[in-house]
Amino acid sequence: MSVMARKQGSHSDITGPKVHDAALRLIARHGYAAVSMRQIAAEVGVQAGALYNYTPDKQTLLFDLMHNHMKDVLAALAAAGLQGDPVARLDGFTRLHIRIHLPRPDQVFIAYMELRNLSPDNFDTLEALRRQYETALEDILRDGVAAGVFCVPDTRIATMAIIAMLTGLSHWYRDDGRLGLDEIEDIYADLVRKSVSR
Amino acid sequence: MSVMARKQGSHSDITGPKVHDAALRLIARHGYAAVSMRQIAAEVGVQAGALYNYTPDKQTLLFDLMHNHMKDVLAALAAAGLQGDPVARLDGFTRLHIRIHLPRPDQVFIAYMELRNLSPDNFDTLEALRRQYETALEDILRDGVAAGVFCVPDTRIATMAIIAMLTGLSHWYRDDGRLGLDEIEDIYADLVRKSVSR
DNA sequence: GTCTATAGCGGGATAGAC
DNA sequence: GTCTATCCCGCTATAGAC
Repeated sequence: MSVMARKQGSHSDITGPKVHDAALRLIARHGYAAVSMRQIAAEVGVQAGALYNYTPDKQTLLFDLMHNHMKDVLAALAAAGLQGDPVARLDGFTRLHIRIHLPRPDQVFIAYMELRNLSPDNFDTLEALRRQYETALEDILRDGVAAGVFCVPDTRIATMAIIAMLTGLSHWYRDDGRLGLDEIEDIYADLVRKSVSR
Repeated sequence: MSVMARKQGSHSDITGPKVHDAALRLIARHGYAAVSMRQIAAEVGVQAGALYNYTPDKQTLLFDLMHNHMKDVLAALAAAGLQGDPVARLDGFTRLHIRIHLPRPDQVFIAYMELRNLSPDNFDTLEALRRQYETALEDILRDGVAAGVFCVPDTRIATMAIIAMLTGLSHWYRDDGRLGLDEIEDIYADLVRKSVSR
C-alpha cells in the first residue's frame, strides 16, 4: 500500500488504466486494424511487450473497451428506471441516450465501427447487449402504439430509425459547437417525439 | 475488337472492373486496413503484382471506390431535379435517398467507415461532395421553415438527424427481410415528414 | 513490471521475364 | 497484362534478463 519504495519500473496501478485510455483514443481515431500495439505502448510510455501484463492479446483489449461501454450504457438505462406513460418514457429514453453517449464519443465510435473486428464469440456477446438496449426502446414504442398515443406502422423500423438518428449525433457533435448539451437534448427530444406522433 | 485470339494472360477489359468489385466487397466486409492487396488479387484470380496495372496504390483504389459512389449519388440527386413545395421535395429526397442507397450496401458502408483511412487530400475531396448532398437537404428544410410548413428549431441539426436516420437504414436492411423496398420507402417518408412537422 | 531482443509472419510495392 | 521473385518494412506475441 505504501506509495513510496516501489520497485524499479513497476507502475501496475497506474499503467493499467493508461493502457485502456490510450487504446480507446487511438482506436477511435485510426481504427483497430490500423493501430499497432507499439503505438499504444508509445502513447502509454512503455515498451510494447509490457502491454501484455494487462491484456492477453490485442483482441481482448478491443473487446474489453467495447464491453465496458455497453455495460455502462445498460447500467445507466437500468438506473433511470423509466416509468410512466409512453410519451414520458420516450422523452426520458432520448435524453438518457444523449446524456450517456455525448460525453463518450470515443467509446460510441468504437462500438459502431469495430464490431466486425471482434472474434465471433466476442461479437455475439456484444450483439446480445446491444439487443437489450434496442429492446428497451422498442418496448416503449409498442406500449405507446397499444395505448394509442404513438402512430408507427412498424415498431422495429421506428426503433432502428430513432437509434440511428440519436447515435448519429455522436458522430458530428463537438463540445465547442454553438449548441450546448441541454439545447441538443431538447431539439432531439422534439424530433423523436414528433416522428412517432399521430 | 476481336473477341478471340487474345494474347496469353491478357484480360484488361474484364480484370479492371473485377478489381473494383473485389475491393468493394472485401473492404466493406473487413475494412480497408484489414484487407491486403494479396486478398483482393486472390478474389480477382490474379497475382498481387497484377493489381498495379489498375491502380497506382491501395489508397487510390479506396478513393476511387468512394469517389465513384459519391458521384453516383450526386448525379441521381441532380437527375431527380426536386421541385415544388418543400413537403413534396422532402418526400422526394427521402425516397431518392433510399432508392439510391439500399441497392448499394457495400458502397454506403465504405463511404461511412473508411473516411478516416483516406489521405488528407482525398478526404477533403470527398468531404466536399458529402457537404453538397447534405446542403441539398438543408435547403429543403430551410425553404419549408420559411414557408411555415416545417417546424424545426435548427435546420442544421435536423439535416444531420434525418441523414443519420436514413443512412442507418442501409446498415441493417436486408433484401430478404419481411419488408420490401416500397414499404420501407413509405414508412421512412412518413417518419421524416412527421419529425419536421408542426 | 518493464526492458531488450527476436521469432515468425504478412504487409505494400517493384523488377524483370514472358 | 500477368507472372514469379524479392526488397524492405512493420506487425503480434514471446523469452529471458533485471
